[in-house]
Amino acid sequence: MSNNAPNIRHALNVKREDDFAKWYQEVITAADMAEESGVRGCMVIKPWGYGIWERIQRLLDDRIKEAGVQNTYFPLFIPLKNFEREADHVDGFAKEMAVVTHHRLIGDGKGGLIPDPEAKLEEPLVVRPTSETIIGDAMARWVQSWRNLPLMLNQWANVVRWEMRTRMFLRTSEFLWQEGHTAHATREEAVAETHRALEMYRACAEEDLALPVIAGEKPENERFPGADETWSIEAMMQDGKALQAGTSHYLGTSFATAAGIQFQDREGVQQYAHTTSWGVSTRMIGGVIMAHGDDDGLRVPPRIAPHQIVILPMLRDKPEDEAVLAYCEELYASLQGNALGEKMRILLDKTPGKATAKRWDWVRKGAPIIVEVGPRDMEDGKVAMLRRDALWNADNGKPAMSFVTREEFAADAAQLLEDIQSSLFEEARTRRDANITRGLTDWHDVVNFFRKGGKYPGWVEVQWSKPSGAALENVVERLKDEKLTFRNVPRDAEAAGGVCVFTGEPAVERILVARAY
RNA sequence: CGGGAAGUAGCGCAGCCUGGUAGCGCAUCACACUGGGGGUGUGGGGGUCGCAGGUUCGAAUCCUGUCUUCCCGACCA
Repeated sequence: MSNNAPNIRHALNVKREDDFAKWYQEVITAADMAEESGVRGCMVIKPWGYGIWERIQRLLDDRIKEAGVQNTYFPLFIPLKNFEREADHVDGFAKEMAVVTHHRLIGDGKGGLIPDPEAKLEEPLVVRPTSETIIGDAMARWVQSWRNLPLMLNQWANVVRWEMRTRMFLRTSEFLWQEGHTAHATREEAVAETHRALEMYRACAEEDLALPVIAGEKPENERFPGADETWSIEAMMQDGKALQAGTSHYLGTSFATAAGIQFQDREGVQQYAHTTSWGVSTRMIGGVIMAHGDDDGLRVPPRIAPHQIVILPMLRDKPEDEAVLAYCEELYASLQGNALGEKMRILLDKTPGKATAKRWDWVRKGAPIIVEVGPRDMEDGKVAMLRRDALWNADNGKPAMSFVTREEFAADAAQLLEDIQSSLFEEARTRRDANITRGLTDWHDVVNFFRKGGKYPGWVEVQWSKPSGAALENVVERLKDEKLTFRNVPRDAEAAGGVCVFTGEPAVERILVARAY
């Protein structure tokens, strides 16, 4: 920091480096994405936040359908009994389930309402924390023959998990997600589907959300309750912590056995199906905030931006307003082409208010391109343009406004959006790659690495011997003491060729260690 | 669920200890001035002080309970 560095007046009051958690909350408020609801752990998702979710839904839904998966809808309520059938599964979720026990209220005589004791449900209903068991029931009904397989279903839904500690978008009691559930005749097919879903998530995260991720397999202790294999995509946030942004599970035949998903194979023999499940949630939006946000608010990658270009006419209650508006309408009309493979999403923001004030609202919301048009721009046939991913002029500390002709802007807009999409991705990927440390060979080096400085130093990729059972628990405890977790064994990691940092035994693979959300 | 802190106008906060007309900044509204980029001035509007009890002549303030949020743990597909 030199003394003559220009003083930038940022649009937020909290900087990432000063208080990352507080900054995160302020982005959500300042970008008008969501707010607390008054119900424990539940949030109201406001139009800008929900618009981003709708974009993610749209893009991911296309990818899901492309794979031949069909959308369905299953009930919110699941009979409690369903959870008793798969022991590991219920162990994993029992502590965080919302349960419906009554179906009627009566007055308590003091002006309040209580559940009517007479209206107690014979069998309590659980508000779904995930739908394996109820979709499994349906699959058992729908599958008789190998000809019914594979059966590939998806649903977009809300689920409830009674989390102890919640944070908007990252961990809420109720959240929105999609859950894919598939049944296959063979292990090979089911494992292949598990990998297909994982790869779909990687592509969605990287191409749509501009969120670089590492796809890999979770170690045994991090597996989904009841799963044989759990795979994840892991993203690095700007504080160096990891965020699990999507998971894909190979469930083996245990869920099929519990639900009775059986089929006759070609030889007429009864077999249990091999099932998978995979999901991503509104948590991804938290990942977008923490990967792309800056000290001026959110920066939305163009592909998932509800509005990619916002046009702000500078209206002043003067006679020339009409002409400025007409000039903007013409600009709007000239921007009807495609960008990033879709029709461009343009907003001509005619809401009352000064354009300069509205500009900062859109900066905080993270609209990729903001265009301002005043009477003088109009006279010159130009527009004033701001790129949200390169907001400031480093020389004078002012917004890096560029003035281009209206035609030039219209001609370049699609390319600009593509540039912004890729520059956000590259920026995040460069930061992530610079913060993955490899080559630590001793546990004490790992400990010291994370202890130094107090700030989060990023991730460490180490070699390990992949212990299981009690030996793994021992390793996990050591990690926990340092507030560290295993993230995954990167799919694309180099082969191991050394010793395990935990046990000193010959290493069999490489695994990521990090602090996590 | 354990430890700590907090909840007062849309946002950020003061007032509470020592009970007595509910305040400040930003935002918002009106008017005027201004006009190449977060403008200035003047004047307004908006709060049953999270909720419910209690103490008191009187409660934002004291007491009890409760809900919600944040931080640290535990937990976490």
